[in-house]
Amino acid sequence: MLRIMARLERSFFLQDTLTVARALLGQRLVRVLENGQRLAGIIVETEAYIGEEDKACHAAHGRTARNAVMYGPPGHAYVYFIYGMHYCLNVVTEPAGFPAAVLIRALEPCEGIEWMRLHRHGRPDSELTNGPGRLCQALAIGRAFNGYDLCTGPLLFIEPGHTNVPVACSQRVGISADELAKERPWRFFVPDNPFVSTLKC
DNA sequence: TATACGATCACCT
DNA sequence: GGTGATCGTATAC
Repeated sequence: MLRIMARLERSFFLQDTLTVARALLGQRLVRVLENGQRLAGIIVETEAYIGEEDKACHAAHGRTARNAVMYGPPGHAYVYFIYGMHYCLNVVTEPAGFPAAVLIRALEPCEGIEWMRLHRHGRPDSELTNGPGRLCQALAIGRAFNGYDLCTGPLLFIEPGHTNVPVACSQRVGISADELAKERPWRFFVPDNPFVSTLKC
């Protein structure tokens, strides 16, 4: 008998972005390959990007074709291409019209690890998914998933996982332009988890 | 049309 | 710890 797995629904992503960024820690990100193979990992690191006032947010200069998904309804994937070679996966939050999203920065691999090794070309297991570009490569997430609905789509979604995981926060990684944006403690991670992208706090 | 740069990674010393 | 790769996007001309 076919078992329908539970997944996080739209009301979860509709919440305040900082709440979602914290609550995503411990949840299970699932990618189903076109051949039916499940790849999954526990989310251990996130960052919040909130509105046009946040100078580090892609919406800081208003709506464009690139960031339009962030202005749409919650629960959709915002996938962008960066540095000429990497993709990054975000989850859109808050009501449609307000641009905000949570960047998924690191996972602890738990299903389909052999496929992740293939996608990551034999990198050590400790480096399969500890970074936003790396996890997209490990899970074969590219621009085709920009705008994908995580609440209804069969290929990418988030299942309820652990609750009450320990949470630490710090400044966001890779922010250079704006001092105020740089200072905001909007990065969340599971302390002491070996799959967090960087030890920097 | 031209140019500068980025929510990164891998590889070097 | 330092740096080159590599290209879509935004912005300026």
